[in-house]
Amino acid sequence: MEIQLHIKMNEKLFLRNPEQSELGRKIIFHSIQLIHKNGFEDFTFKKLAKEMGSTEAGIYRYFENKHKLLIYLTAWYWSWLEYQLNFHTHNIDDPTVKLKRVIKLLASTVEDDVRTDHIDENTLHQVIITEGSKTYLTRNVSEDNKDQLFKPYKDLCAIIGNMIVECNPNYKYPKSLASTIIEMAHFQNFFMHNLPSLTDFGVHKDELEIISFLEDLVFSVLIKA
Amino acid sequence: MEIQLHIKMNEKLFLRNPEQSELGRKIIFHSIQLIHKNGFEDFTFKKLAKEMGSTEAGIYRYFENKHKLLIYLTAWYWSWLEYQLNFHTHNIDDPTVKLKRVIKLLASTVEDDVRTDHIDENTLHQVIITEGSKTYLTRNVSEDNKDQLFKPYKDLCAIIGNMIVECNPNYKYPKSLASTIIEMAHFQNFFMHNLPSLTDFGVHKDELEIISFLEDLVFSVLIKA
DNA sequence: CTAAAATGATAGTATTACTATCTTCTGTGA
DNA sequence: TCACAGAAGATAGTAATACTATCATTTTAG
Repeated sequence: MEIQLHIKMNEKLFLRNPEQSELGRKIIFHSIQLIHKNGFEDFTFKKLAKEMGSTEAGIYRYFENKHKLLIYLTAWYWSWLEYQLNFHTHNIDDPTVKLKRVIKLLASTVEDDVRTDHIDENTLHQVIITEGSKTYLTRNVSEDNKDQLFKPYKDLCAIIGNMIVECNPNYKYPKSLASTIIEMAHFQNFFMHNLPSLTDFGVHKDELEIISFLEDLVFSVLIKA
Repeated sequence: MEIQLHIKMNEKLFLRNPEQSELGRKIIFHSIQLIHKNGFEDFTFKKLAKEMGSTEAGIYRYFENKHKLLIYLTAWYWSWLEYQLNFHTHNIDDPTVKLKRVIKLLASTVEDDVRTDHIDENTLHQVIITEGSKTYLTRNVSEDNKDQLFKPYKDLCAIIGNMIVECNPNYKYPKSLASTIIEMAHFQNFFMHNLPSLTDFGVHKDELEIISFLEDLVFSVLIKA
């Protein structure tokens, strides 16, 4: 039995749907690899075309520009993560346990999802850690936000916020705590590997320590409130 | 009595010291304004030169490229903030009070420091909120880090980390908590203004609420530990 | 089998990110 | 006071980036 996982993406993210053609799927696959290899600043559609054995113009038929492509990848990632989250917290009633699963999911190395053959989730995860916040730290946030481009991120944040409320209805900042968990799961990972003195994880470089840090943070606040 | 404040910057940040000439100081002043106005992605040395009534080549004599200039501005900002922090926590013994001052300093709108006439600290603060993390979220982090370009940021983080240890020597993650406070003071501000559903501050858009959120977070963790 | 759609190949433009060179200005110290 | 060094201005040039346009060829869907 072969199961394919398909995530429906906001149409404003692309000019032509990359999931629906071989070329489109190659764009997704190779862009993840190239951005991971050389960083988003160095990444161009010309280099991507060369890597893929295709042409620059061909890529422009799918994506308006590289920033939209990055938002696409990020949106896909958060949607996929929401799916994973639903799966892993399914049938769990205790909100504390659910929240622990979420933290683990956010802060752990991802394993490749075999149901998506044009996306290497592990590499994508690493790309999102380094490049994810560049999607919204721009002059166009508001416009892009109006086009709902950040919906998957906001949805995930809302879900986590709701779990926090379930854990403790008296806590006053569930949404901010949720966005803090998400961002810090990534930033502490980036710091651990690249600027270790900004963390307490420089010695072992172990993701489990990030999970412990976040769990301690979240549950201290929620128990106290 | 006129007092000037001067911050000695790492020499690897520039080719010619911008603080030591009128042109250099104009570069600093106008780059802050331009980056604030149109964002770092849209910012070029050509546009900056036009804005200043100078030439592109002239700016290249001071800074290798716009990324180095951004790191310069960011490093200056963190150095200045460390100075402010020392000033505001001077003669205070209670580490809890000190930590509260730090949080307030990080999360509040800055007022212009009249002792630095070529830098508008309030605008610079807003620039750092949006563009600050782009200094290190690149392929060159490690190299730039070796050149000590992030020293002011790391120093500030270490100081805050030490205050955390003073508050509670048993807490296991002082450095990560410090970097979390710093980053979240900025991110929650950015979210509040641009993606308010990621925060609990969308209604009043009031920095005081961010301060309350961070204080609650920090002291819950530290009391419990 | 045919028409439409997708892709490939190629070319072209404005802007970006620089480097180089030559001239002019400006301040200092002999 | 003059000369000379260093800073700044003016101008030009190059390779790469970020696109757009056009036309031929291949694929595919009815």
